[in-house]
Amino acid sequence: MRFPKLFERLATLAPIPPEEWAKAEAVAKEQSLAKRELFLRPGDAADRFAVVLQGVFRGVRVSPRGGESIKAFRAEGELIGAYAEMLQRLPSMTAIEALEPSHVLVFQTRDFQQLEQGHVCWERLARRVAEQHFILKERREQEFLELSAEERLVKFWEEHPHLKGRIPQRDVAAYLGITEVALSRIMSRRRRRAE
Amino acid sequence: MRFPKLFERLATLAPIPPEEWAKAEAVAKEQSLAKRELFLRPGDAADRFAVVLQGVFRGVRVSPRGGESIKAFRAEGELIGAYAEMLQRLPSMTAIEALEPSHVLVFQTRDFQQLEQGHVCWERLARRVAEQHFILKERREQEFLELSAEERLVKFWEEHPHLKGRIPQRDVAAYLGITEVALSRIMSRRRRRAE
DNA sequence: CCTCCGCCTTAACCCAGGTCAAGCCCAGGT
DNA sequence: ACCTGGGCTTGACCTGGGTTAAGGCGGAGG
Repeated sequence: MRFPKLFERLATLAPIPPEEWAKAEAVAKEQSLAKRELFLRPGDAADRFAVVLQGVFRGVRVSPRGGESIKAFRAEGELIGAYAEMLQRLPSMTAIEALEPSHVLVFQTRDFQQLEQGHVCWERLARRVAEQHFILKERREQEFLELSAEERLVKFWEEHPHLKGRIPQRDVAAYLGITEVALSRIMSRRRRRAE
Repeated sequence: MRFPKLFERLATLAPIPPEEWAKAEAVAKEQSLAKRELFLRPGDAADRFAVVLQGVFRGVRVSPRGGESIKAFRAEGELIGAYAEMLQRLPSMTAIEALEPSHVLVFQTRDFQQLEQGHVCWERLARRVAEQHFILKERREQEFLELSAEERLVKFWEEHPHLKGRIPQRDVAAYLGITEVALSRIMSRRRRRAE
């Protein structure tokens, strides 16, 4: 077993027999990415996803009208991929970019579908993954509906302490739905209030 | 078969053998709700969900700090329930309220879990449902990140034309994340620009 | 018929955050 | 040591939307 920690983590979502896990490891390929390198670029077919073994990624949506907003950050143990587009069999509208030199374990969706045919555990896992993703997005919706930018910022750092120092401010701003400038102002306001 | 149209709709998400559908119909119970009646109130156990046969519902989140925001509207053929709380086995933080005299088909989550034990089609259906819900929430996230309130309004009516005339403005505002007053202003501005 | 109530609009004022434009600081490259 | 550029901050000014409060209006009940 090449990735025992990953296996353990997935097993908490759905029980996976070791022999099924062996099949998964057999089809997965490791990939290394340099800082700023893209795992997926907009327009690509959304036919692969990966688990982050090492590093941090940002999922960037480049809107038709130029601006870029950030859908999520993903670090060790988390999944990267254009999930919504994959489900809808659309080309990716998302860029997924390494913010550090990173290392991931890549699966082709075809291969994963093969696994699903072979054993129900994969169907169950896929369900859990969909449910967890849903919960995250709903939480975020909630935050946009009832919190100010400042409150969202505080919550962001509470929920992602492991990202501290690994992602540029401008990206945090783009994740919160505000500009770099507004974020800087909010931070200085808090600093002022703090002392 | 009591609900052939519903069966057909679900079958587009995942193939369901008719004998499994019969079991589902056997455990489901019909319920009627008056206008303003709650299908679920905050604090209730999230142990049931329903399909809307007739009517419209709003999912309201009452925040600790008093304000209420609207997570979704649901009309004929759609599911109502505190989905995220159900998945996390938390008490509901959401009120689900009929905006018209309505009629729904109720399932206990226990009963549904029974069905899952009996046949994989239900697991697959649950997965599809989770995925569809995810896609909706991600779309909404996108809208908060890159659209103004006015743009969100336009999109809302494009995507929910069947709700026209069935929901009060104030609820549309709460869904868009703005106040009744702001919504009114936006609408008059557009009217002015239009002529 | 009138009144009350729920729903919507309008107006006046305020504040958070956007935009544009300077600047600053620091790390890297020469 | 010098430039360069990327990332952050700051200031001046503008604007969308919040807040409060005052009507308008149509429908249900007296």
